[in-house]
Amino acid sequence: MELELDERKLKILKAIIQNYLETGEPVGSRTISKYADLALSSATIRNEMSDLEEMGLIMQPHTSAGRIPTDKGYRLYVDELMEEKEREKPDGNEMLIQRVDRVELLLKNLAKILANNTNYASLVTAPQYHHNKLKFIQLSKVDEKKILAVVMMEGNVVKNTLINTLEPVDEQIIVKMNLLLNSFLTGLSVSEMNLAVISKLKNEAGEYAPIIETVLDTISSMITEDDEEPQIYTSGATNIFKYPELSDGEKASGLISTFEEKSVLNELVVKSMNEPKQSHDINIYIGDENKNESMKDCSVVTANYELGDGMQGIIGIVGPKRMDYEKVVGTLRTLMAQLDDIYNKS
Amino acid sequence: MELELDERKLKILKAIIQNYLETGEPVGSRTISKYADLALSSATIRNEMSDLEEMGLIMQPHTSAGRIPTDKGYRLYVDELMEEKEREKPDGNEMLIQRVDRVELLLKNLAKILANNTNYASLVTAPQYHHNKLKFIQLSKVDEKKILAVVMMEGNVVKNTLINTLEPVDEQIIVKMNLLLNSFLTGLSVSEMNLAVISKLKNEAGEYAPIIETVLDTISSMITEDDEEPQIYTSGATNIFKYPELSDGEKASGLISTFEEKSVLNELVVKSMNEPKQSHDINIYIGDENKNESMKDCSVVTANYELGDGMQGIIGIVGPKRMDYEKVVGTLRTLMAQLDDIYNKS
DNA sequence: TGTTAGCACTCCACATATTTGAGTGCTAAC
DNA sequence: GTTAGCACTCAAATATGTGGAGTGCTAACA
Repeated sequence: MELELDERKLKILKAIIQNYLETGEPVGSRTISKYADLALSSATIRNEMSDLEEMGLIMQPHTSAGRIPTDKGYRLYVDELMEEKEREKPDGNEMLIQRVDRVELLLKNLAKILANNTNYASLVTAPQYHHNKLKFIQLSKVDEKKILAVVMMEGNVVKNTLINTLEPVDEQIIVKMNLLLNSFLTGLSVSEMNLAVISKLKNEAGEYAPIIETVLDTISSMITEDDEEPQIYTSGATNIFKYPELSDGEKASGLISTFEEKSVLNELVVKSMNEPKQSHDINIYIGDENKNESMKDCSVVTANYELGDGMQGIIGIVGPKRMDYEKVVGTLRTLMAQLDDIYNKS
Repeated sequence: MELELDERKLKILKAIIQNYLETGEPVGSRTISKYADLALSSATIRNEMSDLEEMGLIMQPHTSAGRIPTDKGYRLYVDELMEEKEREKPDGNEMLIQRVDRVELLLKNLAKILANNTNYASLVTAPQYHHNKLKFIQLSKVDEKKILAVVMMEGNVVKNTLINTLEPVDEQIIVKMNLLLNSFLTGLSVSEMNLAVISKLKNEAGEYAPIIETVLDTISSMITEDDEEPQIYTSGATNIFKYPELSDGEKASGLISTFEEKSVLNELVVKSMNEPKQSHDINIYIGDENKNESMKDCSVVTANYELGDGMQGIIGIVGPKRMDYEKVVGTLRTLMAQLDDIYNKS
């Protein structure tokens, strides 16, 4: 026998899920039968529920309890049933975020706003610089064998590293190298700094080529892999304590640890970067769809942000599966739109 | 009637506390009576315990339970009773830490080591720079009205800020300012950059004085108040879940929040800076002695570290009151000694 | 006078009934 | 196809009972 997902079943499923999102309690047939727009007795609802359960969309925590959505049920809901709350477009001083000179501050702020608005945990990855252009390099002599390299990228992201040279380097040479490096590399993205450019640069450098080499090595590693650990800004990790299904010992500990360990967080989120972008660049991962063990009871919602000049990264929130998806997606959309307004239109 | 703390009472108190530190269970009179070096019956111990309770050093969670130490009892213990485990002096490759060029990395690492070694949560404040000397300043032109200021202090701490100028600034002027700033300020500590120096500097600057002023303002605020939030490195916050008395919902949430909010942490720890230094610079705060609400059930142990050139800060651990004080103090001492070896002797 | 054995008492922790109520599945009637 | 009705299930809440660890007190002892 073939079970069909007719209109009525969908309506019932939606009602069950929405009710469960609100209350967090298993939903019984009587509750749904009171729903206005489908005037059915609880007995009928029970029959339908039984079907929905057989289809794997809902389940009972135990016999004689109401139903709660399964991961599959949630998936159907976010893909088909949920209606995004129409959001008023950003309007003058209603803007939540404002442009600041330093991108890091903006992103930190973004994480905080998101956590406060949603009451879930939020994370924002620092932008990937690969397509991003170099604004300038500045080498300065620290002492005999130490050079400080300061690199500024588009978006005013500043990074710096100490370079230890094998031989003492003269002040003069540093000035020359500064000129050289800047004239060759400024305006290039990291991927554009290929062998051709580099060998030309070395040629030009003449006897200082070895030093240039060291400098280039350092700079490239400085730009590509983010020195020690990936830069991720998080906020509101403790919000998870607001949801009983996540806040008991074991789980909470694992989740908070994950948030402490930026490298793990990074893995979690990087995959979303490579995935085909669906539904306006917002991705939702429900329960077991998350690779990370500590997230199996969570849902993760991510969005790709873009700051212009190829600077892009991921912003996301982590919360219980029983999450207000509509609100979260809405909030993310709003923030993305505002970022767009600030960085790409003006 | 006057209760005297005689030798025997002290011995019993010490036995109770040490037992409680190990087991985490209230300690009964029979347990102590089995203690080898004071051969007494449980009845006698009970009498003594009754006295110790009256003195406010121990208490019962409920009638007919064993005794646990009060804050006052812990205080007496750490002040008088506890014996620090003698530690082997750092010896070649037993060193836990090694010198690195960037102080930040060292401190981050320090926090991690401390958390892993003790199984408590650790925190390390970035050094206060007030007595620290400027190594050099480097201004670079970013675009018409933006200057990037990079400042390096002794210890190779690098900070940078964007300065927005009112008027476009010529490349020439920046070069001049660089020379000027460095010749006047290099080698000075922030406190030495007083009005005399500054007005002399402005004089010399002539028509560029307004720009210099902006630059100086920015630099001083960059050095003194640590831009956005105080720099504090934390590690192992999730260790608190290992201690049942801290890991239940309410408390754990509060503690983790405190660790997320660096500014609160800072307050907690700053007071230890100003306090008279007792017992080789290690301070212990037990339970209610902590000002911060979320720490009332914790003990905090802090030490002042010093990296030479007046760079100093605080390193500390946070754990349950039932903490292995001897080990913690020992570990801190060892680390301090190693830091000393690295930074102050060589 | 300090120490100890002995005993009654307290109270938590744990286990075991008992009750309650929300919710189900099934059947029979409409 | 829908619904009322009923027996059934099971978690959660509420009593009830028991065991044991630990105490305080008293009276005897060195």
